[in-house]
Amino acid sequence: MATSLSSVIHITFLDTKTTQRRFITPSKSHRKFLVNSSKSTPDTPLTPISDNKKNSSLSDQLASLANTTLSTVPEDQPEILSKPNPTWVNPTKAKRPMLSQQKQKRSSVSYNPQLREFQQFAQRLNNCDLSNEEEFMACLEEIPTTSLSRVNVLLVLNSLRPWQKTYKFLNWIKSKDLIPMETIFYNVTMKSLRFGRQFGIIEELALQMIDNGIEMDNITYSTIISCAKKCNLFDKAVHWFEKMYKMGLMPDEVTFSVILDVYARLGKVEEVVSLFERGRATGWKPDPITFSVLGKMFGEAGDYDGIRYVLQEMKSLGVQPNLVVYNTLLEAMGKAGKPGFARSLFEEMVDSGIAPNEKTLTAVIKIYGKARWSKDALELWKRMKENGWPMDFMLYNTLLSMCADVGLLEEAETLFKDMKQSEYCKPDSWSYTAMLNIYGSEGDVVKAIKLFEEMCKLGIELNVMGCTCLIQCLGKAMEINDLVKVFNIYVDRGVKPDDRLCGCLLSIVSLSQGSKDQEKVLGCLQRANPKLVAFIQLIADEETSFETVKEEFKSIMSNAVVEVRRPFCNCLIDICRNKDLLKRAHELLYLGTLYGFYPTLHNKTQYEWCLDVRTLSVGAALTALEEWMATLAKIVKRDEALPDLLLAQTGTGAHKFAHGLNISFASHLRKLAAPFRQSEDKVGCFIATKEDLVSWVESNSPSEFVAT
DNA sequence: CTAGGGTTAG
Repeated sequence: MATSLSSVIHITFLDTKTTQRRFITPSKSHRKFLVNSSKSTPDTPLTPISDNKKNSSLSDQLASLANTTLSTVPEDQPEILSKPNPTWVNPTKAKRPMLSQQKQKRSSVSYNPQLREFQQFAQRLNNCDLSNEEEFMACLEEIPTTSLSRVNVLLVLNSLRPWQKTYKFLNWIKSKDLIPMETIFYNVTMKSLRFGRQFGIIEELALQMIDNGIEMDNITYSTIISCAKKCNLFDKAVHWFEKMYKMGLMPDEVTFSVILDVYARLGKVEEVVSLFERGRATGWKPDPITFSVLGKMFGEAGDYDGIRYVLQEMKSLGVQPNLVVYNTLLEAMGKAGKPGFARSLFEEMVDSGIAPNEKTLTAVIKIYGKARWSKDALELWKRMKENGWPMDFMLYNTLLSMCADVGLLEEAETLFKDMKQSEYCKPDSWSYTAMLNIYGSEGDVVKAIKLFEEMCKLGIELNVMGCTCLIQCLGKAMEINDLVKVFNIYVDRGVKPDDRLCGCLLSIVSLSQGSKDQEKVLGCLQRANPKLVAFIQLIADEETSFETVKEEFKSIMSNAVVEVRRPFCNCLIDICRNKDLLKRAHELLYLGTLYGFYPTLHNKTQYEWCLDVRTLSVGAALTALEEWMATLAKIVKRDEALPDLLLAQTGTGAHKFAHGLNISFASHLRKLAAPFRQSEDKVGCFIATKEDLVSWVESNSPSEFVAT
């Protein structure tokens, strides 16, 4: 009797509710995924923090599962669902298997030397011009029909490419009716079609098989499903998986891992884990490929607990990770932001005797670069050279990007020179972008411009990130005429400015306050994001009401990607302060806080309140300080509770944007005559006691700087 | 690509 997928999934969820799960359950990671899965995009609606709801609840996720897989309860309902109370499942009862323990065996096809005749025939067909239909058909008629057998047909089907030829040959065999059609003929043809991403034709063939009573086996289904996946037709993939159960066929481990990957790519972590655990509960021992699928999924979700779950499961089942599994898990560790665990996993891999390949090293170098671990990155680089570990183009570029991330100027220049001299790893737009990034952050205008000219001369593709690096470099050096020139070349060449580039221009607008240059930069910004320029004009007009500002602010920020929202807000505050529009600056800080751009600005414990301005621009930090002092003054005056210690943190200025923040902050503290003093053992930390604060309030009239 | 599944860049 057929087991439907619907019932299988249903049972799985009942299991999780009614029985102890016997196998390690990453329920924590589920929850974490639900939080992480609400990745913000430019489309993310902007909601004030107070009524910020969870983007995706568990029931929402389960609802989608119900809609996709529970909707089709078949006529032959398994007994468990026909019982009056189907919500109870006896945990000790043997579980209904949901996948076959045995991988489908292939029929052995022996390729004998007597097949030379057909090899030559296939060769001739392959030499035919694809666009010349008649030539191909004429060639087909020359087939040596006397010795036509299934083995010969298979040989030809396997040798033909591209897919059009395989497909034509299958149809021809079928139409000639010389030999009974077999499953394997379809399977081989489908594989060829999958290379050409021809899902439509594959589906047509599948329906044909059903019509003609040709058995579809696990190889057929896994090919269909993986083709749908390759074509991003995930609904089709799920459809054929369900169909398989309905047809009474149990998936084997290959088909099962394919469908797990389908759900994983849809971000349906719950479903993947449920299917996986259900399979595990019926005695299935997953292989490394399945673990690789799970590892990638948890990496995409940034779910460290999930990755650890994969490692634990492998260990407890005695499955030794292979090279691909390690590569996937290392990549996943990077995405989950765990450089330390990535490092130990990498060492574990090398210790276990598996030699890293290009992908391994690319993943690890990238992680070290992003974590700014220059020591580890350099050490690994040295080991790569000593051990003669393989290098490829992507690894070269990743090393360059790493140099940009950790600030290794000379190493990058050597590497770049090596690439230019190499035969197969010539620098491309990625390599040039990395170099622009380095010169940009070094502030080396001359070298950056020289590189840009070289790119133009060599016809290297220009991209928006390179543009941003150049603009940042020229902006910091206040080379505004060159900046405008470079910007226009990029845009004229079809590069579309993105939010980061706009943020970069916006910060230069704030830096060029009061000079003629500001108009020039605004001109660039006008071309990139006219709404942003209109907003600057709006807030600069003192007549504009707060309500109008709020509305436009919301619209601007909703249209911007999440990563730039705080920088945008910082720059806008700076612009206002430069124009002496203090009230507006406070309004913008208020709005930024309201929409959650400054979640860590205030940290309170019973003993200590801390104002952390480390991610704020100078203007925003000063505005936040004023706001805080006014609030504290109010609290003192109202005689409300205060902690013993008050802290303000600006950081050390090690971050490239935070230069001078602590100096400006200290000077503003003096201007306000605020009672904070620089901490002796912590740079960038300002301290005041409750007593300091109270006596300061009593001897001052702080209302004079309270802007709102 | 010798009938099916997994891994590399802001």
